[in-house]
Amino acid sequence: MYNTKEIEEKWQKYWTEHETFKAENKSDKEKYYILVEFPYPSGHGLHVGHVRSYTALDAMARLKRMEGYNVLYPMGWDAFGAPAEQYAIKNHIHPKKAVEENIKVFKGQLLRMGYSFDWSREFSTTDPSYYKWTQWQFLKFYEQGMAYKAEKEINWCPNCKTGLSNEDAQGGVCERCGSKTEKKLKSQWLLKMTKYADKLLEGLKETEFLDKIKTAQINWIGKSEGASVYFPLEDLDEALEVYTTRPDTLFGVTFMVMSPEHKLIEKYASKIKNIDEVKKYINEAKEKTEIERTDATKEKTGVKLEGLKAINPINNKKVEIWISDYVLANYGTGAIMAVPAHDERDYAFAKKFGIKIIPVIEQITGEKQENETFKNSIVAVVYDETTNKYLTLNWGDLGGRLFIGGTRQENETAIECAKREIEEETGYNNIEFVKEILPINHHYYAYNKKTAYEIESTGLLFKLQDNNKVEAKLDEDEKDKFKVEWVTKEEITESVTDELHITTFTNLLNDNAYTGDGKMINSGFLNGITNKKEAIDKMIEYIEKNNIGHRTTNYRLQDWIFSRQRFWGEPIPMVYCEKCGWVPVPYEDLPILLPDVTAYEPTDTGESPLANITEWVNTTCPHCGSPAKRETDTMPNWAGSSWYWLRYMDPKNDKEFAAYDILKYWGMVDLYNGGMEHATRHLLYARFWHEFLYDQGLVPTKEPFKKRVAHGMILGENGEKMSKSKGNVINPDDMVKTYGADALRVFEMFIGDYTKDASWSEFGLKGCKRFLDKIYRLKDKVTNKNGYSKDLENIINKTIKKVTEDIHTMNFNTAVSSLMILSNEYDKKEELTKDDYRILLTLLNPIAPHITEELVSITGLGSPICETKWPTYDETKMKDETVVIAVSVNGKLRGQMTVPTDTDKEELTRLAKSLDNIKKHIDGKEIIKEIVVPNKIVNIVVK
RNA sequence: GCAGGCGUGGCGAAAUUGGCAGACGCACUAGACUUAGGAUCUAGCGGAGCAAUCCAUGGGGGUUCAAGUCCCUUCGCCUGCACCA
Repeated sequence: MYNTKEIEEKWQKYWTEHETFKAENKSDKEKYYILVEFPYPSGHGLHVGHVRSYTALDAMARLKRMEGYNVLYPMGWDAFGAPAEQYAIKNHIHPKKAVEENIKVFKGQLLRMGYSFDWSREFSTTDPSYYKWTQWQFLKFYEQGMAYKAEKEINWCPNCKTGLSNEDAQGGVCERCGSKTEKKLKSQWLLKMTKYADKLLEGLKETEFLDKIKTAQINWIGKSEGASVYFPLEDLDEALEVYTTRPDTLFGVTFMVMSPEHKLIEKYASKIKNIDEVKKYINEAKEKTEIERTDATKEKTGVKLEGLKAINPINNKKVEIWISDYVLANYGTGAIMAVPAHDERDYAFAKKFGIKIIPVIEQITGEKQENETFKNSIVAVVYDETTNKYLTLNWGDLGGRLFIGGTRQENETAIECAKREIEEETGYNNIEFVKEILPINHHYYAYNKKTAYEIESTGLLFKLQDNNKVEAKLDEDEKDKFKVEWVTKEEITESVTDELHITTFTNLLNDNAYTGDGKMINSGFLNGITNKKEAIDKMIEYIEKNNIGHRTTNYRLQDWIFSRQRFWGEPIPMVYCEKCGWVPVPYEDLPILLPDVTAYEPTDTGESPLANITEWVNTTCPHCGSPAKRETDTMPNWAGSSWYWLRYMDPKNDKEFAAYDILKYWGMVDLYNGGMEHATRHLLYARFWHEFLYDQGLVPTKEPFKKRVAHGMILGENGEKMSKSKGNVINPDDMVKTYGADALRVFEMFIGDYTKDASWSEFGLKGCKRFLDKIYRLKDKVTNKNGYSKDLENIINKTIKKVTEDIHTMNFNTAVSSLMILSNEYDKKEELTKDDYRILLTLLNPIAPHITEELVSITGLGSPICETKWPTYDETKMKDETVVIAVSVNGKLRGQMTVPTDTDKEELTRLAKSLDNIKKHIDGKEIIKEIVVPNKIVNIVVK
């Protein structure tokens, strides 16, 4: 019928020759900057996933241009990184060559898809004219003290033989190769990203990122507010500093834990009596991989430091010190105060090693009342192993099912009290104590005694030994009031309603630390406070006044480890001189080019391959002129992508990375699309980089991106991620060959919700090709007439509205579907006007640009769509003359009627009641209510 | 464990935001045209029933004249973070 290849090539040539998509740096038009993450030009070529996001934003770009915006939709290459390096090593060529080849392939594929990129702005991060400015910006960081070299425990990938940032080693796994990472002490360049933690949080407010992206960033930054507290070491002129978010629990500290890497261990090794045991533990911890160490489900391990004690500055009590790998060296101070009663991890640790647990917060049940009388009491749960049941008292109307409760008498322990009460009320006397849980603060009103009580209730669990019983000793007022019943756990959950009793039961079964709010006890001046924030503030005030600590904020975010021990990256422009130390390369000497060699291998010493290239390494000190050595580490992959959107604005500038007035014209990226996998890495780095440049007055906006959206993945036909090994990879080139670029574009837009994953389906693609064929055939129905066909006016206007809105909101699937509906309408007709046809082609043009232009051209419908305006719709033409009203009785659909639009309520009711099927359902019944929603529904409620 | 999301035919999905569930497409079935069909056209297509009707948006409960949509609860799946003190 038609040759897609010919048509596509024809129009691609047309666009290139006419510079249709060239963005102007000066324009009267309003600007709109659309950015899609630039690809890493791998040897595998374009992925159908690329096609999805590029097509989506291409549709947006084309629409915006037709709406009269000066649209910047650029494309380039993020080409530094390991794969090119590996490939080059294997084939003994320079990675530059490999990159050039791959870019050629990639670009060819993109061109064949007909994307409206402004190719005049293309660049690669590996171009010296680009990375010159990446290096330049690094020097700015250095100048401001934002880049520093430090000996640091870093994530080391033994396979890639390079250090990694925390973001690249999430979960203790190397992002690139999947190997488990190790910790290695190495001297590294770092960027002080922590200094921007608050700005990165604050800046989010100025953006319109998807909520899940914002949340991911917020979590990654991990801001927490709390206090630093100093615990003096006994008999030493030293204090152990800890960070806590719960200074309100300071009175509940029963031990301290240091991470195995803590410096004080080494320092006071001579004081530690069991230092051999301690060292053994430290070595074991070191041996473990990051994954093993941070597995939250594993059992706690640790060693007590004998001979070293800390003093709780709040009450001067001596506290034992342990080391354990559940405390992380790189968060807070690498040491914690442990409050087992109110922290899950400390609780587990204390339980395992038999450390004392002091409760300082009581869970509160019941409502506080006026004039309460205080008493101590117990709730005792007795468990019978043989029947798997629990002992309860069924009080019937007097309080329902309860466990055994009672008031503690003077000089009576909780256990004694419980045993006494159990025997008195049920007669069982051979029971074994199992455990006691943290006390609960309970409030209730006793109607029989007309008294309000506040009680401190201790929950206890006992095990029934045998069924021996003595006679119960009941008070007069208790006789015949309750029945003793053994019931299952399920019955308890259903029938015990008393808040204290059911809470006690749950807590006994769960056996957890209590981390919630409650009433402060055992806490000196904090006693009685029931508000957590108040308790925290009061404690911080106290410790600050007494110089034992201060308010602090902590972040999970760490400084950005910026060194990579690799060849194929931007050289870090620093020189080391024996006399002057680290000296920055002067700006005028940039770029520091990578040497033109083809032989380099990662070294086993952990040094960059560049270290072996002596003629490159040896240089002179820019400061004193003595012999000096270049930094051989290179920048991470993320460096080049941390400012590329700025370069697109002014890509040929050789005086500065981009002229300020041009940056000002383009401003923020209006719409930025990329994968969800970059929500915490690239996006964080890029924002950090940009915010830094803003603070240096080098860019005009605080935040780089206004709106960030994320596309879903295209999965294989089997629903799994496409991969070579699974054999489910779809090559876009093959699809373009068989079905044409337009069909592929339409299908990827139609496949489903743009933000969600979708499985590939070649059948689906065929369907879209059929849709385009149908549109092609429609050309034979076009007459010489102008204007819309009268009977199509309504649907045409509706479709214009729908498609316009759907593309703007990125609901491409429904945009395509509404165009299918429109073309189905056209198909029913014998003839179409020129305008009927042209509007369909125009609306489809952003998604299928080639065939629509071709049809406009061969049907003689005027100038190319890309040179015309986006259509508007006429609301008044969209009104239907008649509307179908659903009629239901008691909410069940019983009939339909077609009435003139905006028929009033009375008329609708009257008409509804006259329908045969409605009569049938309402006759002889009382009408209770008539609900009428004009143009929608009539519902008659009868009895 | 915490946070977020999702759950609708055989499949991909729609549903004007509380108002006729399943638009549109795929697959499938029957038929027409055809030398042929991976082309095109016509009809059908959630389940049960001859039908009237009934049942159906993971399960259970609730609010409402009316629930895929709101609330509670439960199960399942996915994603992110995960011993962050």
